Amino acid sequence: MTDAHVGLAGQLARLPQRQVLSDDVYETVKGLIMDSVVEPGTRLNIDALTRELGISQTPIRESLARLESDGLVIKEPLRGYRVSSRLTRDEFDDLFEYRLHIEPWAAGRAAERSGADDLARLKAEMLSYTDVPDRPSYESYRAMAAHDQRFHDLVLELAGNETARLSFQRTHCHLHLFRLYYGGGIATKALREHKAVVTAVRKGDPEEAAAAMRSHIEASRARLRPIFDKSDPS
Amino acid sequence: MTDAHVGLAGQLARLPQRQVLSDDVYETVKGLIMDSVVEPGTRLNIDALTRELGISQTPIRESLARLESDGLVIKEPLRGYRVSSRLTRDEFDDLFEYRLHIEPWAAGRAAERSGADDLARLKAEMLSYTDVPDRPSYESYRAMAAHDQRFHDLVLELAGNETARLSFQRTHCHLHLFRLYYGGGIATKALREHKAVVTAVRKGDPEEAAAAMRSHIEASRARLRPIFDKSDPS
DNA sequence: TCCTCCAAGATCCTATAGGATATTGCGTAC
DNA sequence: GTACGCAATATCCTATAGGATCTTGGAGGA
Repeated sequence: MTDAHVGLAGQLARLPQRQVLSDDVYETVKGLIMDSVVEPGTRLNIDALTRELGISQTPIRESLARLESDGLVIKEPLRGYRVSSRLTRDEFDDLFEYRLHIEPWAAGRAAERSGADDLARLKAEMLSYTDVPDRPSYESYRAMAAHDQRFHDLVLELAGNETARLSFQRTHCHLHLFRLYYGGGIATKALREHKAVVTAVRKGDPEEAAAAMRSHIEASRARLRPIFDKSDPS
Repeated sequence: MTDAHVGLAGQLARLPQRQVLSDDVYETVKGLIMDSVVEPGTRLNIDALTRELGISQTPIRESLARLESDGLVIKEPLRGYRVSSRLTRDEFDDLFEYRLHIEPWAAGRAAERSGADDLARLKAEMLSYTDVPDRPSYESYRAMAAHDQRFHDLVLELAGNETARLSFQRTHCHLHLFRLYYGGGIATKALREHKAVVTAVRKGDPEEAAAAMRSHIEASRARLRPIFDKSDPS
């Protein structure tokens, strides 16, 4: 509401947005964790990071503080930071239970509220990732992961509740799930399920949208759950 | 699960917990914001904070980075930090819509899952704040606010879904609501509504628990909403 | 063989100084 | 009277150095 009057100056000033080292470091370390370059439990040495990145401690400390707030690293006072552990089976179940509670509801809200602009954005997002390569590669996996994250975030945004959206974003669910497993063959199915959600939203049918989203999340859970059954016997 | 085997040494080592300046600063600034000592929009000058608190910049910068991650302050690169604005009417509505979606569900889950230990904890929390003073004071308001926050957090914990609990905590809803309004006369009603939730949880009746929580949140919304109708004409 | 103690090393935490950037006020030109 | 440009100030951002703490390795004694 206040942003509605910023005008041209405000928009130009927003172009460079945030050109601070802290943010670059934040994204860099986040990428390292997401791509499993650093394994869970790895100690993140501040001095080592200053040498490797060629910058001072301050921006690194700020980044790590934010990453801790996100739950991606853990701070042990006077000992240092460690990369937080991967999802346990319990946490995995919790996460999907939470998603099954939030996302179908959000999809239903999106179906009720979406106007022409919103539908256009959905369509654009769907078109942004159409090419499913024959053989799975790391690059295509990352592209699919990014698209999946944007899609689910967009549904939350279209639901029109910023609190719910932020709350969902802060679970960093996609990041945690991507850390879990990196492999091909799931893109095609997920895309088809996404399309079912979009179709329902376009029709403006809340119940169908919610049902489609529920099916998608349950299918996603079923695809990922075997990871635990073969690795974590608890 | 891993913590189950730490033994005495681990527990003793945990006693001092976190004795770092950053955390003290974090709690201090958080308190300043919550108690409306610093108004929304106020610039938080790092240099000034170093002088007032008598410490160096580093812990302050870490605290502010975490507070920004929490959404309590806003960082404007090369300009400084500002205290984020109070809830708008739209954000207020979003927040309560979100709570109405999450908390009754959590109360129902708590009713299904709670064992004797859990019920004892609920009872203890209820007993921790029984005295409603005749005339509302700032102290009693703070006590009631803290109890209210603990109560709702406990319900989320008893629901047995850590993801949902963290996600809910990170809305900082109580903090934002307390910033909104400071006045007496709501404690008695809120306590009575809390008791209704507890009664249903003790009976192990999910639907009654969910209904009681829903009533409580709706009543809470009705108590707070007039603030907007008289101040914010949007 | 095991335990205790001590010292060296590494790491984090804090403090201070210098460079870069944005804001503010004033003077000048139109 | 208004608008533009420039300089001074304040603030943030970065870098480096010193103090405090924890961990690790080995030596001595029971």
